[in-house]
Amino acid sequence: MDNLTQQMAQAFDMAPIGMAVSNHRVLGVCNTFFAQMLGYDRRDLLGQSFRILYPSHAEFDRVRDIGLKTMEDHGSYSDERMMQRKDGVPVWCRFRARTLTPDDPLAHLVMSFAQIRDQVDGGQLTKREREVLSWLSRGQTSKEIGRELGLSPRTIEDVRARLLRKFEVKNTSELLSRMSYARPRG
Amino acid sequence: MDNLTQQMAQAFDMAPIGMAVSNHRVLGVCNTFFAQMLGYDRRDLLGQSFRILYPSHAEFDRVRDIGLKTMEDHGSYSDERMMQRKDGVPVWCRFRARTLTPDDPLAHLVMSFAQIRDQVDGGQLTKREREVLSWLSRGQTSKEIGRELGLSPRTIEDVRARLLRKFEVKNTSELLSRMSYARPRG
DNA sequence: ATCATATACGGTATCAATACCGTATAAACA
DNA sequence: TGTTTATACGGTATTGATACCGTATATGAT
Repeated sequence: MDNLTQQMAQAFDMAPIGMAVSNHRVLGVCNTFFAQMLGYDRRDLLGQSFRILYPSHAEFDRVRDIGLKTMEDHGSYSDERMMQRKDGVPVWCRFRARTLTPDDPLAHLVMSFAQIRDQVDGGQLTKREREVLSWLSRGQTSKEIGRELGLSPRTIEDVRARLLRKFEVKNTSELLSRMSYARPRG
Repeated sequence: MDNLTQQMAQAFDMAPIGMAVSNHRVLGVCNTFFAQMLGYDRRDLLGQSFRILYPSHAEFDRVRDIGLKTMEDHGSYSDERMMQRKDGVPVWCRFRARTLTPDDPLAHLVMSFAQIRDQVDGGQLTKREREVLSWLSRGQTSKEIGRELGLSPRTIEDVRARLLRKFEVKNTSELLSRMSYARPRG
C-alpha cells in the first residue's frame, strides 16, 4: 500500500472540516467531521441520497439548481446553505464543491462543508426564515425574494424583522456577519 | 490497494479547499488546491517548513503560539490569518486545524485553509477598508462609523463602494456573508 | 512625468430597509 | 379555550444605502 495515499486518506478522514464525495447526489464517501456534524454514524451515510441532509425536498431541489451553471463554467461552486442534522436541527454551512466531471457536474462531486453555526440563540429557525436567510446571503432584496418565492415583499420584510429580533442584531449586515464562521460574540 | 482509501485520497487531493498535514511545522502532504492557492508546485512544498508560507518570521512565530492552548484543550483550533504566496502576494485564509497528538499539538496537525477572497481582481484590502469592514460587521451605519473614525459619512460610503466593487457583490449583506473578518472583542 | 488608485469630501436622486400602525388565518400549546 | 407564534399582507414614515455628479490631495508604479 502506497504510503502517501494512506497519509492523504488519513488527512481526509481527520480533516477539521466536513468533507464528502457524491455521485449523482448519492454520498460515496465522507469523513468523520462530516458525519459527526450531521449526527450520523458514517457507515449509515454511505450510499445514501443527500436528500436526507436537507430540510425539505424543495430545498434539496433548489440547491441542485443554483450551482449547476457555475460548475459547468468554472468547475467549482460555493455558497452558504442550511443542512439538516439527523435530529432535525438545522446546520448552517459554508458549502464548497468541485466537480471532476464538468460536462455533468453532479456525476462526481468533491465537497467541503464548513460549519458556520450550530444553533440559533433565540430558538430554531423556521423553514421560511431559513429560506429567506439563504437568499439574503446572496444579496437579494426583499422585493427580489418576494418575486422568487411568490410572496409579497411585505411578507419578506416580516420574516427579516423576525430574524433581526431572534439574533438581536440591528440590521441585515450584522445578521449575516453573525452567521459567518462561528466565533465568540463581540 | 484498498478502494475506499484511494477514494479518500482522491477526495483529499481534489478538495475545493486547501488542505495540508504538518509535523512540527514541516509540511508532510498537501493537496492540489493548497499548492495552487500559494503559487507552488506541490512537489516543491513537501518537506518544507511552513515558514515560507507566512509573510514574516514574527508572524510565523505568532501563529504558532496563538492556537496552542486551545488545541491542547480541545484538539482543534480555528482563526483567520494572512498567508503569503510564492510571489509575495498575501492570501487571507480561514484556518482550521485538528491535532492528532493533543499532548504535543504541533507534532501531527491536519489543517484546512479556506481562501476568504479570490484574488481574481488583484489588489488586497487597504487598512481603511479593513477598518470599515470591521465596523460594518457590527452593524454600524456609515454615519456611526464616520463619527467613530472622525471622518465624514461620505468618506465611509466611498470605502463601502470600493469594497462592493472589489468583491463584486451588490450590497453590504452579501459582502459580509461572503467574507469573514476578525473583529475585536467588546 | 504621467497614470492609476486610495483617500476625503460635497451635492443630489432613487431605491431599500426598518419600524411602526393595522387585519387576518392557521397551527401549536398549556 | 384562550394565548402565543408564524404566516401573509396593507399603509405610512423615517432613515440608510447606493449610485451618480463633482473636486482635491497624496502615493506609488511604469
